[in-house]
Order: sequence, then structure tokens, then C-alpha cells
Amino acid sequence: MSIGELLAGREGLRIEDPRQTSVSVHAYLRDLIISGAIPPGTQLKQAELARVLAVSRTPLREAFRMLQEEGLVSAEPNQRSVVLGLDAEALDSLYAARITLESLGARLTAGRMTREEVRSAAAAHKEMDRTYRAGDYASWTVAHRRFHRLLVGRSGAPVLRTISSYAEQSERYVRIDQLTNTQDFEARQREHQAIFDAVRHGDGKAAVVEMARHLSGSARRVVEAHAPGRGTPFVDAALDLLLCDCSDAASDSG
Amino acid sequence: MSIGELLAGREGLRIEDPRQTSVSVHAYLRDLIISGAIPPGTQLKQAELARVLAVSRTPLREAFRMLQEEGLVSAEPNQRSVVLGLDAEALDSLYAARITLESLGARLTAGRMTREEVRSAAAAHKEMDRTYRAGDYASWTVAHRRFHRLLVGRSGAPVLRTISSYAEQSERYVRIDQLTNTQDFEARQREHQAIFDAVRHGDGKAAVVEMARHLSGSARRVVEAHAPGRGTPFVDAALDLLLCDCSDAASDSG
DNA sequence: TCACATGAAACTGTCGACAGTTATCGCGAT
DNA sequence: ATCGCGATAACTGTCGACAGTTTCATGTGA
Repeated sequence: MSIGELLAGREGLRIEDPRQTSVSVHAYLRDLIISGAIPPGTQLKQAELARVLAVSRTPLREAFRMLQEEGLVSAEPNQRSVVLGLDAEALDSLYAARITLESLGARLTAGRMTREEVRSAAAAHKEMDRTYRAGDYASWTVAHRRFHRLLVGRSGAPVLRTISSYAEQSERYVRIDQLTNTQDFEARQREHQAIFDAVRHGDGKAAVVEMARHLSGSARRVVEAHAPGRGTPFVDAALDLLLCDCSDAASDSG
Repeated sequence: MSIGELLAGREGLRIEDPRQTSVSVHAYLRDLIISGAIPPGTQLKQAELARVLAVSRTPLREAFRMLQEEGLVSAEPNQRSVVLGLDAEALDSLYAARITLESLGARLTAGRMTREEVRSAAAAHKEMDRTYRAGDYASWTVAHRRFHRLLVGRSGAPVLRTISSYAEQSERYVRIDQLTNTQDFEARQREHQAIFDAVRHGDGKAAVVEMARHLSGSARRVVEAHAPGRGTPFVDAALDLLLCDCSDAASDSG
């Protein structure tokens, strides 16, 4: 599938800041890749894309560089760029890292949310409920992102960047149909609530437990959907690490 | 200090792959920034740099984009790029994340190193000793990097990328004079040995403990050097998280 | 029918130039 | 002396074009 056809019906690029076309292009392509609209394996030909987006190849190439640095696009010299995907192992390890960092983030944030942040997180949580019931998954995603972001808000800039990057990467593999089961949705909303309560009330330990539980659930469903029966050894190890396997039931098998 | 003067005496850019000037430029500048040769605050003027490096501005700008994505260089539209530095808080949180990820990495790698990797790590450890005694800190850094890399080698691609990035970022703030005290050096070599032993023998729990201890020591020294008396709350929280503060001596103070 | 060479077409990487924006310096007013 | 203001210089962002590389189709031989 050519990139031209993929973008055919879609609304074109909107250049936010005419002083920097390349960042708009970057944001545009990044969104399309992360949302899954441009699936892994798609070839991105510079000339074609430049024509479709009505920009020259210079800013387009700069956007490519940024996407490459994020690991979203291949970077072989003199070869077409290709949208990259994650295999099961990469997905597993990505989630393992996300769980550790986001749990750490929740712990750092526990008891340190401002009144305003608490209000905003509560609003996001409510918004998630509303948009889900309305079937507006695009808006749900936005609210969900904001909610998670607020719960790790005191992590410090470098960590926040990584967390966001990981979260977006894994979003690509969360299939919408995993949300459509109302029962599962309710359960996940309760998980969100549990994390929120722990962080808000300053219970760092509980925040870690709830965050790890929540994310590992996602991880298992996502990996199971893409590689049935594989299991999630990386995620499991991360959980052991975080959830204090103080017992000597050592789980390291050569 | 202009970038032209900074690079004056230094040996110029060596273009590895003439098919992609931009990646050579990126690697070149990245090294200079990470090694501290180009300090934070330095202004990078495109025309001047392009002249000094004898490349056109197009590949140079693409290299800039990559550096920006890594957080090494500023990205204000229509403004000169500036080499960015980390403040104490960012440094603290960077180390906290590095500790969690690298400990997780050590745990994932524990008992899974190949014979070849064990041999290689042992060689790197010996090399660190040799280069230190010879005062060849550049080579020491290379060996040190390789050693750490091998001990987290089974982490999965995405996590490895982040770990490397964090490690390099923090390297900028490790001052050489912290190494010149022989007694400290011996102690750190013992720490390295302890991590190595734990990972090699498949003791994941010990690997985490030793790795966390080792890195947190570095973190404290580095932060203390740059912000005396500040302490390392982020790192401390990460340690609590990793080292099983199962006791209810909760350390979350609103 | 298949493997392989060959040339054309398509694509990537780089360059110099132009347009628009920001910084700088000098001048005048307060 | 200090602040504001304008003209000029310096710099960034984008573009179209050229050179080098890869890909693909076509034809040739076994």
C-alpha cells in the first residue's frame, strides 16, 4: 500500500507554525504512525510524500530524522524509509520498561500532586467514562493519556519524556476492540481509580502496586493478542522486581 | 565561546560513510557534546559549523534534528541551536530512571549471559583496570561502557536504547577527577565485580542490589559535585522501590 | 523455465541560493 | 547615562536542482 493512497481520503497536513514546516510534518506523521493509520511495513517515499503534503523534501527529511531517532521509522542509507513495528519480544520489553518507569513515576508523584492536578486528573477520569460510553475512542485516548501523564507528573523532565515515548509506542498495539467489552472497561476504570487514590493520598507503595498491576494487565492482553501463548517474561520479571519478591522464591531460571 | 574556536585545534570530522554525511556529523557532534568538549550553553551556528566541518547545511541540519530529539540541543524556531545541560533535578531524575532500568536489565540478564559475553565482560573489567592505571581515561570510558552494556544485554532492544541514552547523558556529568582517587577506584572496581558475579551466576536479586548500589553511588557523587547539599530524593525513591522497602517505614512526606 | 546480466527509471543524499526572521549596532531622545 | 527605535547584518528555514545509488524490468543464455 502506497503512502499516497493511504493519505488520499484523509485531511491534509495543517502547518501550525509556518516558520517550521518540519515540526508540523513530524507531528503529523508521528500521529498517523502511532494511531496505526500508517501500519508497520509501509514505505515512505520522499518525493511522493512531499507532493502529497505539499512541502519540499528538506523539511520532510528532517521530520524523518526525528522519527528515526524515536525508532518509528527505519534508517538505512540510500534506502526507502519503512515504518517499523515491534515484535513480541520488543513489545514485552517495552512494557517491562514502561511499568518500571511509570511505577517509579507514580511513587515520586504520590502525595505531591497539586490541588489543580488532582482536579484535572479527576476530570480526565470522568472524561474517559463519558467518551467510552459515547464510543468516541479518539477522545478517550486523549483523556487516557492525560490521566496517566498527571499521575506521573513529578517524575522530572527526562523521565517524563521517556515515559511518554513508551506510552505512545505501546498505544500502537492496543487494539480498540480490547476496549469494547464493557465489563473489561469497568474493571480498568476501577484500576485507574485505585492508582489515582493511592497517588492522591500519598501512599507511594500502593501507587506502585496499582500502577504495576494496571499496566501489566494491558501488557498481557496486548502481547497475547499479537503472539498467543508466548507469555510475558520481561513484564513478569519487572513485576517481581517492583512488587518486592522478598520471599526467597527466586524466579531466575538459567 | 564560538564553536569554530572550540573545534579549532581538534581533528576534523571523519566521514565514515560518504553515502550519509549526516549520520557522521551526528555521531561527531554527539561525541563532542557527551564528552564535554562542547559544554552546555555553546551556540551552534549552522553556517559556521558547516564551514568548519566542510559539509553543506542540509546534512548538518539533519544531524541537529537528531540531537534535538535526544535532548542534547535546543529546538527553538528561527533561533540558534544551543547545547543543553541538565540541572540538578534533571540529573537526579535521570539517574533514578537509569537505576531502575539498568537494575531491571541486570535482572533480565542474570543467568542468561552466553559464554562469549562472560568472557567479553571479564576482558572489559580487566581493561578498565589497565587503562585506569595507565591514565588513559578515554579508553577507560569505552571499556566501562562496554562492561555495563554487557551486564544488561538481555533487556530487549527498546530498553537497551534508552539505557544507552541515559548512560551517555549522565556520562557528561561524571568529572574525571572523581576517578583519580585510587581508593575510590578500587572500591568501584569491586562494585563492578559484584554486579558481574551476580549476573553471571544467575542471582537476579543480588544483581539488582549491586547494580542499584553501584549506580546510586555514582549518582550521589555527581549530584553532590554539581549541587552541593541538595541530596538525591529521586534516586533515593528509586532505591526504596527496588530494594524492597517491605517494612512500613514509609518515606513519602507530602 | 529459470538464472543472470544490463540498462533505464526511480529514489536518496547533498548542494547552493533565496526568502523570511532574528539579532546587533548605532543614533537620537529623555 | 539609559532607554527606545530603526536600519543593517547575520542567521534560520525552505526550495529546486544535480549527482550518486538502488531497484526494477527487459532481454539473453543455459
